[in-house]
Amino acid sequence: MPKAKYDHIYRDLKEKIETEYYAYQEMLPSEHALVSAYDCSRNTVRRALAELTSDGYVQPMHGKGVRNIFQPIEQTSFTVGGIETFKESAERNHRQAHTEVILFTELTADGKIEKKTGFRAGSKLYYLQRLRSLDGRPLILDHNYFLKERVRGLTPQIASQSVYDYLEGELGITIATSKRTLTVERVTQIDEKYIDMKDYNCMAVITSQTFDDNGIQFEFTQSRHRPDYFRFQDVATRRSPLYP
Amino acid sequence: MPKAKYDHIYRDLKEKIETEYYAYQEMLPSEHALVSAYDCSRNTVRRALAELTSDGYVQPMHGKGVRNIFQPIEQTSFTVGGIETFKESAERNHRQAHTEVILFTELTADGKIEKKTGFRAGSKLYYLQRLRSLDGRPLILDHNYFLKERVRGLTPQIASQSVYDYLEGELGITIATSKRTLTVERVTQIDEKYIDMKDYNCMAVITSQTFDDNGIQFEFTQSRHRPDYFRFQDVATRRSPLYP
DNA sequence: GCCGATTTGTCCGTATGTATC
DNA sequence: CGATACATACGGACAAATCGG
Repeated sequence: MPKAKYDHIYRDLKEKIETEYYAYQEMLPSEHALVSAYDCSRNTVRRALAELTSDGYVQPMHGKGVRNIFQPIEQTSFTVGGIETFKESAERNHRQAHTEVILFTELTADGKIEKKTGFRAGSKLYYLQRLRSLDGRPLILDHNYFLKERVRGLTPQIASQSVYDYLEGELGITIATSKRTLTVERVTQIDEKYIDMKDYNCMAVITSQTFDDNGIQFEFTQSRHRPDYFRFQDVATRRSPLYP
Repeated sequence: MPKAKYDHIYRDLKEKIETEYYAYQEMLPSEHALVSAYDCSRNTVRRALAELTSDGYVQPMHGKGVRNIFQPIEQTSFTVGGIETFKESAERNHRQAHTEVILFTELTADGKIEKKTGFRAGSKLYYLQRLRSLDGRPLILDHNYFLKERVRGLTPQIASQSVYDYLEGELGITIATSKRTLTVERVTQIDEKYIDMKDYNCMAVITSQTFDDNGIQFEFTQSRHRPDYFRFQDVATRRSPLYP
């Protein structure tokens, strides 16, 4: 994990905000004060503040100061947001996670798949369908495409645990960027076969392309969630002023 | 508009990427080369690259270079993403926008509203319902709450045009941060009354709290979209290394 | 309204560390 | 091994916005 100085300051301030050491709407200490407190340069303080800003934790105001605008939100359903694995999300939401691999096969991308997934036609891919359960209830159906040349040696066994642990642990891949699109689609027969849809006729669908730190796309995933257990969070900023 | 040096570099590189002056997966010039090209400091180049990274346009690789990972996406449905108004979104998606105000009233926040919207109990609010049409088809139903003390003089007339033009133009409010949550909810009677839902029984719902540059929340909005015209885009980064 | 102090915003130059080739 | 490229950090300068006297 990063042991950079700005990261230490970032985490420290973040915790002070989350624990309401700084109250909602309160001003944080000035940059100058933080420089003294953390014994570092102004740039370093500002780097930490920039991260907090893009997290939606604080808001810098020209000539005035930096205001805490963090409000804890209640967690009823299954919240996704940053880059994290199903297991991590489940833990953060205090739920028991289980994964069942219902299809594990290989295929070669054609033009249609290229258009859909972003993998070049001719690429050899693993194609998986996985059913994800929370607290014993099947709620999410994943369709995963992995670039075989980059994700060698994937097995159904691994896929039923955490693919990402395998990628990051065994293969040394570091995931860097994920482009996601969120839509709402009609339920399919496959959805209904595995998930109790109650009277819903739609699914919340996250499709994502994931890139490693070499800029290589190694994954395309369509993750289909039952609506009542789905929540996606996001903070948008109008071109943040902070940093450098 | 910002006339900062880093912003100029940011826009210039962004355009070169979008127009494929740099090809997908190609390396950008090194930071050193960009410093020469733009006659500025390395910090400033890195600031521009940091913005492009968080836009999902490029990916910096330690010791190697910065790679272009931008792929244009096809626009079939109505795409939302950054902070923009309904009108702006409509234009970007090449659609005719129309807004009808179906309710315009005032109310005072109680405990229930505080929990839902984030406005303190006792706050005086405008409450609006607005029906949004694209190319003549009603597709989006907005429930807006505005803080009266901050958004003085709002009228149904203004609300049927662009509230944001009024806020930014007349009142001089600059919108800074927007916290959004995306869920999928069952259709309501109000939805069905105004929108032809076909056979869908769900809506894509974006709820957002918006803050001005003083860190004051002046808006809470629930925006309900018919599923087939809804698309939300996002780029997630695993703690970007860039900047400063 | 003016002036000076404070605070954030932009930009620069430099030094050092670390990963890649 | 050295050269290149990105990552972190420092210190300083000046601009722009805000606030108090």
